[in-house]
Amino acid sequence: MTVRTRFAPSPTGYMHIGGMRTALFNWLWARRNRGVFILRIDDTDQQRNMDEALGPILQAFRWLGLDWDEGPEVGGGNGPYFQSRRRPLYDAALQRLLQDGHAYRDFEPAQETQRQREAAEQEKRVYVSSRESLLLTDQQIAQKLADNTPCVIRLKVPRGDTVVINDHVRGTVEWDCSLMPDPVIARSDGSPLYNFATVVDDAAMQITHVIRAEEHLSNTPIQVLLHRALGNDTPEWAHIPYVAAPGGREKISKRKIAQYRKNPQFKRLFEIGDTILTRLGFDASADALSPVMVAYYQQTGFIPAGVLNALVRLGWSFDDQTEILSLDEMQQKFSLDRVIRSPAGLDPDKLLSFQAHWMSQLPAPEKLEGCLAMLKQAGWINDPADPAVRGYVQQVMELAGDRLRLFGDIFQLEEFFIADAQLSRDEKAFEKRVTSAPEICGHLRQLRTQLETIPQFTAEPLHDLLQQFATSHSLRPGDLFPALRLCISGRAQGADMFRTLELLGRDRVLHRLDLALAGR
RNA sequence: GGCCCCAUCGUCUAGUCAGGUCCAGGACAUCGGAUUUUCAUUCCGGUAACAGGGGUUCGAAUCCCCUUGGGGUCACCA
Repeated sequence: MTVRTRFAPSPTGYMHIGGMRTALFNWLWARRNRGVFILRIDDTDQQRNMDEALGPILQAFRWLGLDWDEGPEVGGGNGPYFQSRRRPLYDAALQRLLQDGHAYRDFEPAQETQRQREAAEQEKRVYVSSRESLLLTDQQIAQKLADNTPCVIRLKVPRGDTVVINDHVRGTVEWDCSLMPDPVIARSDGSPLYNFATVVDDAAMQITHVIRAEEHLSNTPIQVLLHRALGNDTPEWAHIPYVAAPGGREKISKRKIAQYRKNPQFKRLFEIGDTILTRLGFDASADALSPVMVAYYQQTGFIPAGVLNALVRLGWSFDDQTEILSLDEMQQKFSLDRVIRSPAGLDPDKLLSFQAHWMSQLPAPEKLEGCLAMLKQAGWINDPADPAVRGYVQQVMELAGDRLRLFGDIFQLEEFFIADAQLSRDEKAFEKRVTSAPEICGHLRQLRTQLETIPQFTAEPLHDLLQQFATSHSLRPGDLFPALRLCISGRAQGADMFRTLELLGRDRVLHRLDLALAGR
């Protein structure tokens, strides 16, 4: 039997990192089994602008390279793939349930139900539905319907039963039906509720494996009951642990972003976002661009392989050694029975380390395009197609080497892109090594005249010149070099200084030296 | 509170189903050292965990029970 999995987001306008991990596991399981992966949009509650709400979700999938076999834009034989357009299917299923006596119209006012629920809670007794509407005769029901008395439709839970599932990750889990209230499956306006629509769709789309986060575990007995009532085969279940916030066990949530900013482990990502996103002209404080959302990683210049690698290792491992996995390797190695049961905190440090690894594996041309796009967006370059610009950026990139973990890291090399006078400066270090070191300043002035006349302004001769200069003036390189670097780049350390000088070129170097020695 | 789930280094995890080869392995982070004018990289090395208590057993991280702790969920949301 063909494996068919689905990911069913509700279109909220952003793609949650935890949801992405769930989607990845679904995708992986389908691919691993040469099955089908379906994207279905769970928009049973009323919709606003669908393009705006769905766009970021599809974009996240595309960015990470996860395709879908059926769903929005690609269609498929089990459409439509928007629940808002599947109403006739739900209506029909509802009629069957009503006719078979598996569901009933509940005319009890919501306040009354609420009252009973609270009363039960106060008396510390299990609340189950009163089912008073079940006592109504057909004639009374007809009358109420004719009077337009509002009613919801509830599933009639078989109270003597037990629901047992064999979950791929949790093993056997069971629930006693006598403890369950009858769940509402359709609102008083006739529209279906999540639990119901999901079951109808999962059956219609022949989903074989429902892989979702653990928070849905408590929905499972209702869905199993619904499948039974509808006469469906129940799919197999795999409730994977949810993704927790760094260092904790709490489900990562967009509502807690303010608190995450203070989280010592999470802070790093926020700081990266603050500098890079601001440079790009985004509002770095926007929820949609926080590290809780996939868009953050795309916009700051993470590469898909790094993010994917970090996500797949959250709650899953192949063995006791394998850490680095390409999407291709994941496809071959993923299995549900190696998914762990306890929640896994997103680990920013490890994510960054995966990121660094995959960046180092990225072919130079792709790396260049990534940096070019960043620089263009920030307005640091004008024409990314200009061969001279490309050549220059290429050299800066090579000089940066593995300091470049994200494309956004290119902004740390601002000395190559920012006008001399606008360069920011590490004032503390500058003060210590230049301003309050008059003899070094004197040396730098002498050095300046030599730099002015050196025939070839390239790394090799510059290296020789500087070494010689240091020796002949009995200066320690450790005193001279950082001072020089501070003058030309604003910082005391960085990539190879001689190459930096060469790339900057004589004019800029001299000009910056002048500015620095003049006190600004 | 009811129901359900979970519990190994700071973090992500291997080992748990089929008890011994585990005085617990790997990775990230961290600390030391080597290389590097600096920073980064790379390479070596170190610190660091079975929540607690009872059983069962010749033997328990692994099986059972209890306690504690953490979490999820309890809508005419998804």
